[in-house]
Amino acid sequence: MQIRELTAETGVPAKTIRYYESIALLPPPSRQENGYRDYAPADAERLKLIAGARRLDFSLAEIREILDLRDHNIAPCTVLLGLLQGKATEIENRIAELHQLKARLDDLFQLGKTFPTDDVQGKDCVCHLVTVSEIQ
Amino acid sequence: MQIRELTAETGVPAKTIRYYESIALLPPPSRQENGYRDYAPADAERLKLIAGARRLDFSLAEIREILDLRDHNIAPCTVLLGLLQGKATEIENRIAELHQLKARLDDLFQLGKTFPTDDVQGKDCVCHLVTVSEIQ
DNA sequence: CTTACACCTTCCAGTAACTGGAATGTCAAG
DNA sequence: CTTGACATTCCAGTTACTGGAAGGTGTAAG
Repeated sequence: MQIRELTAETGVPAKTIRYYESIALLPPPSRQENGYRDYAPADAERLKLIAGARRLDFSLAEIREILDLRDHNIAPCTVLLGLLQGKATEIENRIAELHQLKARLDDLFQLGKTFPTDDVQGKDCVCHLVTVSEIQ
Repeated sequence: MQIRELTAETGVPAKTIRYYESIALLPPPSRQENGYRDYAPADAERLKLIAGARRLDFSLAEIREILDLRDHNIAPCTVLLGLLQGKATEIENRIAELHQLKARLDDLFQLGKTFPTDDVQGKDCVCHLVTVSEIQ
């Protein structure tokens, strides 16, 4: 299986696949006579796990932990469940942060509209608001 | 005004202030006789605008645009209002994405709990779910 | 036979926004 | 005189790729 077939099967760009190999997330595949990479089905499985976990916003470091467990024949399920839960909490916090941020942006925008738009030094316009961040 | 006073006034670490100078976001300040940086009040104002905009999640590239306008005596307010609005939309989209992601994580977690936790190859456990990402 | 085109290879460099650390210098206090 | 908290510069590392150059391979058409 050549690299482009792996790309077709997983949606992961060839460049990224080589990168994963370079950081040892994927094992070096065997080579064809012409030197082209030749992947086994197991490589596709491994890459699919990586891609799936990436889609769930896991870092490569976290993914490496999971894979290391599997490589040592330890079932990573328990660990993975914990990671899923932790990640969900993380995302929740991030959402809350972004909600606050959006509220600030909206307030600033509304307030800024009422200000003159020709104040270069920004003492009396939205720039000033940004500067001092009056709105928390 | 020494760098630590600027840090105290703005909350921006000295390291970051020097970094901003190195990428020309801040002008090189004058120096004291001993070579220490000596900041003027205008530098503090500029840095406050940068820090405020960073808190609103603007990139340094966007901030640079705003500052460039100001440096050419063009009032950046109109542009800034547009940026505020654009950023609010961006954040909104990001929130929606994160909501979806969180739903996926929660579903995966619930489903994963019902699975055995000793399946090394992951054919029948949460790992497999992650692999194929059956849950969209 | 040559030429075009789509692949493949390697390696180097760049992105964003800092942060850590080393090596060294300065200043005030005890 | 030494300790400690500052300051300076410069180099390197972080994350997860991505772009591009320079070159090799395989297949099909003209």
